[in-house]
Amino acid sequence: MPELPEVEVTRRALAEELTGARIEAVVIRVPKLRLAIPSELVELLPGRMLRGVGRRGKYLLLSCGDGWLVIHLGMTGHLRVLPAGTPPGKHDHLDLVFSGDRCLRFNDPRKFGTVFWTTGDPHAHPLLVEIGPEPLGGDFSGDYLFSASRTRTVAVKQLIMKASVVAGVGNIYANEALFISGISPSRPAGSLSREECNRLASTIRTVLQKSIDQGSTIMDFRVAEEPLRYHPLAFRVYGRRGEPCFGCGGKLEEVRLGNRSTVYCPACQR
DNA sequence: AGAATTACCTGAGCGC
DNA sequence: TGCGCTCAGGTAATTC
Repeated sequence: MPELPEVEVTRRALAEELTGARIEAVVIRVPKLRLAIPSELVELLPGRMLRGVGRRGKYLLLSCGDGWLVIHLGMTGHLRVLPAGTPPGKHDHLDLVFSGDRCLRFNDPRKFGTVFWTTGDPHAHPLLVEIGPEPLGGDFSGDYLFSASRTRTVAVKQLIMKASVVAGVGNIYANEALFISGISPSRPAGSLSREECNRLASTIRTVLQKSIDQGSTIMDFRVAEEPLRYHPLAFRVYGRRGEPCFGCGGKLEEVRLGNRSTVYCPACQR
């Protein structure tokens, strides 16, 4: 499942591979994602040059002439750059054919992804405008988290997964950051001390940054034919219910918060 | 306003 | 082998 680090690694690879290339054709095979792929892309995009690739949370922002193609990979979305003419497979919903006989192909089995076109400032688009600070940016800090959580009764894990509070923190990294911070995911957000908010914010930053750094070395999706899967041992708590805590050896437990699987160590996280 | 819930979708894993 | 079931989860929309 693409989390922020994969989206960032994808952004870098896309930028490196396709910046300056011209879109020659657009093929929409399956428009019916959760939000439909607009059919106008077929007329809108050809002839435009990809000027650069940005990111806001988990949204990829492809600067194309005077507008932006915005792509969200959802749960199972995946982008690959393939030689033009590569036969499409199952769930290959969208192709952007670029100059140099390259095809940017969007595949998404569960169709939770999103593709749309916007002109002007993409950050002002209704789907992006309410998003909170970037976790790796200067506006996200312990002080910010402290003030954003004061009146909140919801579990801290749900708070840090809320896009309007901080951008792009998904279930995996919420679990991991809370474990590393030693904070129980069920704690009411407003009960965290300033010191705990500092620790949590700082951990969110480092855990995401580390994953980006590692991903950058192994995720060469320009040649990869298959979506990269997480190594089962890559995480300290996520996916490890019932297994021993790496800190104390005790058994990791699972609760559901906001209908999301939450794994934690009852001894190490308070 | 904040919290809770639902909808969207298919592959994987399971019991039988 | 295959059927039916449950689970996984990001985000928008809806409801309370």
